[in-house]
Amino acid sequence: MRVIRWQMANGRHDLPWQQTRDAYRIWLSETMLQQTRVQTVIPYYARFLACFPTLEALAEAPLESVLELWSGLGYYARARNLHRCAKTIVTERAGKFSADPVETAGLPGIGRSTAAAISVFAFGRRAAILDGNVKRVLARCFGVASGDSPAQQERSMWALAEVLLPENDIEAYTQGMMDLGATICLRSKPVCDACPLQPVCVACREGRQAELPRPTPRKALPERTTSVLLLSDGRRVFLERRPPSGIWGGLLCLPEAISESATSFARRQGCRLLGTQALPPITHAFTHFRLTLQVLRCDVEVISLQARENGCEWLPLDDVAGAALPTPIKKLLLSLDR
DNA sequence: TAGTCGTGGAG
DNA sequence: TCTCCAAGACT
Repeated sequence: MRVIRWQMANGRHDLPWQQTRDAYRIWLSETMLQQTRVQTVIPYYARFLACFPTLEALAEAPLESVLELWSGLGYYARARNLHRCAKTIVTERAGKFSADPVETAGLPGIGRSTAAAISVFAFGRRAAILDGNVKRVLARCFGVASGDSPAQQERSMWALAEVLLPENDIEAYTQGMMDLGATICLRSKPVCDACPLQPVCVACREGRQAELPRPTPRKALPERTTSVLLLSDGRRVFLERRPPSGIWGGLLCLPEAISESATSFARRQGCRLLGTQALPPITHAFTHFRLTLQVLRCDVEVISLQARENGCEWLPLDDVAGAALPTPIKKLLLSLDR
């Protein structure tokens, strides 16, 4: 097969999660790589494995430690699901991943494609993945009807992915389809001259690379604004745990000041307010909205240190770098003038 | 079915 | 500076 030969000769072989059959490592890499670029994942993957080298180590860890290692990587539900999944496998499946993708899919954070990738790379099972790379390759190579609904296209491509599976060398084939999408069949300016599928590719033959796959129409990004308080005594900063679902779920964050005054809030936390200063607003772009954070810095004197209740804590400023904070908040706190 | 969920690199 | 979107899953 063209893809297999091409992968063996020209594909990627030295990514940190290759050259192993350890299902734990493969699962971790696949999870980190969801909607995330390889170059972004590499340092996170290394740090994570150094801290949690085995499934058991992950299952026994507090969620907080997992979120600390995930801080900055985004899509934090992945970290919560990863942790939940590790516990589930240890308690209900004797600490082992199944080789069968049907059994693996449905575990927290593991969908059809991720389950298939684990089965292929850890167990050599024949199973079809369908990630962004494979979708782009299939859409172009077979000219998947751009007139169909997105759901119909999805069904078509899953069917194609299943039918195309080779009898042998499933690992090289699967890796090859991803490598093609990542290095040859690029979204813009694909390198068709270097592609092993060029002789059979519909898009290349008809010059339709630019229209396949069809980009999904997007709406204008909504704007949101919120105000937060930065209480600090010069040594520590006051943080609140965000609810488990929703944006930045489970992370620590600056408390939102909805209607309460800074003076009142500070007093409720056992502080005396010494002075306030409005910091320059922070703008942060998410996939589906744009956020403006208005930060009111509050210099306080801590009168009585309240017991940690409902997820609140005073974080030493020296510990900011390793804390489970969203990126814009971490950057703000690291840049703070004490 | 259509939103929701992060971040940073590329163009 | 701005748009686009990447090794998807969940609700």
